[in-house]
Amino acid sequence: MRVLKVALPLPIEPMSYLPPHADTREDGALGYRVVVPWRGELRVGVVVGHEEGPHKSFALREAIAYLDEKPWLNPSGLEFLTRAARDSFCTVGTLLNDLLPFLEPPLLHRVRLLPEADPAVLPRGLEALAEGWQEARGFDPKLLDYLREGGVLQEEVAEQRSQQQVLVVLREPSEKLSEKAKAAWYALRDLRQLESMAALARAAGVGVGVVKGLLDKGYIGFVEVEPAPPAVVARKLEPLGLPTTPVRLEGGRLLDRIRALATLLQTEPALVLFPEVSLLKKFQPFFPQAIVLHGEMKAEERRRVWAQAGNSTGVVLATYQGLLLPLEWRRVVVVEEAAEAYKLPGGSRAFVPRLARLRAQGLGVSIHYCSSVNSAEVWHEPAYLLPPPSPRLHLLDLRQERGWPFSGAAIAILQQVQEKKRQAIVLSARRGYSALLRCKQCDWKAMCPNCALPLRYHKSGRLGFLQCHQCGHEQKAPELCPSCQSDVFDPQGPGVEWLLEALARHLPALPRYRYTADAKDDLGPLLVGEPGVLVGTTAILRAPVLPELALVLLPYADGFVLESDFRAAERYHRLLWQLADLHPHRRPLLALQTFEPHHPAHKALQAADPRGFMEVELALRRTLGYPPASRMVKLEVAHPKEPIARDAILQLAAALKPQAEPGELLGPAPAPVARLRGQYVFHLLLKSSEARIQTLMENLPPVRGARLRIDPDPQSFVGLLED
DNA sequence: AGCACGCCGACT
DNA sequence: GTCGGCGTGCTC
Repeated sequence: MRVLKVALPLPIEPMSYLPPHADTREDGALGYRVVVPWRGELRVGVVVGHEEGPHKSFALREAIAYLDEKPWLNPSGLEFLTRAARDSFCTVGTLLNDLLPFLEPPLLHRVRLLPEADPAVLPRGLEALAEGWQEARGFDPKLLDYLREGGVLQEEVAEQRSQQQVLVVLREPSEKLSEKAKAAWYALRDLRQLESMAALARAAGVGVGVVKGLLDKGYIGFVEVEPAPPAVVARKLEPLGLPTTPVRLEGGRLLDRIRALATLLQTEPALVLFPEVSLLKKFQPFFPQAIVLHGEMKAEERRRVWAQAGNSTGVVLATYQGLLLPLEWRRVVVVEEAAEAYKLPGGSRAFVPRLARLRAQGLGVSIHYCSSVNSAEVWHEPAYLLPPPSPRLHLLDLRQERGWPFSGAAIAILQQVQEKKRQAIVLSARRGYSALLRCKQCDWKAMCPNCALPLRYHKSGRLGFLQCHQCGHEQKAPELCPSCQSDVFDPQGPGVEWLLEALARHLPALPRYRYTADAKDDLGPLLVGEPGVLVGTTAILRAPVLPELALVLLPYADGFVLESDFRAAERYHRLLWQLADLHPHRRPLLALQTFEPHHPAHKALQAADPRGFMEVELALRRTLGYPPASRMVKLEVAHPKEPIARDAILQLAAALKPQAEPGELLGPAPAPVARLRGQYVFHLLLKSSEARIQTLMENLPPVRGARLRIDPDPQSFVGLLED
């Protein structure tokens, strides 16, 4: 007898089930979505394999029904899922849950007592099941499961689709109808369709009763329609000749890269992956025929796209959620493969470009990377380099300039922007007023009670409030220093609010706009070209283009370079190039206030060439044995009690130490943020060749007492830049 | 003894 | 992820 292995979107390995009672699938149902009983309720999973059985020591339960006519995952997708879970050191269920958050639809579920069963078996409350089919909702799920296990419950499940209902005319009006009824009928015919009876009554100027009459007599009626996807305004592209089919498409302006990509994709079915929806949308108009899948779409819409994608032979533009689509692509492309947004926030913590490489390998096809500046990981691949835009860089040395947070020189440049009626962007790494609030007398700092982090100061009202941007803790700012009773405070690390305040003081006539992830002003006037300054965090990278952009100013550029992170310089370097490419064809002045004017990233921009920076960076990584010269895995242990967390990490380190070769084990040490949301966090790093990492991870001892999280290929060691 | 809490394993 | 069992330790 065949037994199904069913992967559920839960952090567990696939479970065994007997096939559904009425199993008619010849293909063994591999890859199908299936509804199974799970802890008394129903869950939806995917058949990922079979085993011959049952040789289990326990009674297997029977799956209830398949959901689709076609497999949800194809063989290459299934194989990828298994391999990728192993590669990420997580269960298949964890990765399934992360990659397909829309897998489970709402279900229509009907139940009745098996006709030949004795109604006497029905427990109290379920007597109605003897009478015929009933909606399962409303019955106690535990009692239903009792009947299910007893084999006397008959069930029907189907995916619930909220198909849009519209009112249309169904048959010609009869002469006998009233004038008002006829008027309503013709009104509906002319309008083709309406969403409700009330809408037709309004449109025809009749009472709802008249419309109801037409409906009852069958002259008009509701029909279901597929909701239409939003229209995309297609844009034309000048083709661009590619000499070869390079792995990397790097440099140039965004439009150049899109042209190069379009050339690369001309004939082939391909998957193009994006780190975030805003970037996908910039590409979409140039690929109007493409299938699109991303998290801003409703779950139901994504399921519809999924079900219909099987017949496609074209381009798919997607975020990570498209990786498992059941298509046989001939190319996989990762756009901006170094973006931190590719790090999945869920249980797997997988890094999407790595998953994409596995997917391409499984399909036996080539992978490509298309970025303004490619990541260190792919730098050795053959590239097609588009001529980089020559950035106009202006460094303001904070060791010499006067004025804070705006130096006199910065104000002078902003003044020019104002006089020429142009637009400027001012970028900060912090969204509140300041990164911290310090007592000027005694050096006391406002700290978060749950995290080892200073509280961010937000200035609103008379005193303002303090907020932790990690755990959300909020409190009022103190009037007096709790330590020395002084009333003089010193905010440090200028945030968006502070910069806005300073601009109001220096250039009161220049209109100011705020743009952060949580506070977006209406940019209407700027978008039609009116002068002004847009102040915000890196969320601005996702904002619409400012047509008259003449200046991008970073009052404290060093604030974007996070310490204790070996990727900090690479990230900063990439940020600067992205800022230089904020406008599709202009070259705004990039002005940086910095204590480190000789930072290698600055040199690269001055030379209008990212290669020098990357070569130095790669040499450094090689010397230290850091990625891409090695693979890295972070093991993180957390517990509310510090000694327990410390003990757990020490045990883990002790178990790994004898197996590790010199240089493979870094730490253990307190995490850069040693306490987060009330948990003490310790970590250690494994860094070695692919094969050695696999060996070390296979022999990982269980961690007792504290929570262990595995971060494969960690991208950042501190909280990310805020936006 | 009675109960609250936190750890740990099971879930098919 | 979520639930329930069980042991620890605190309180009545």
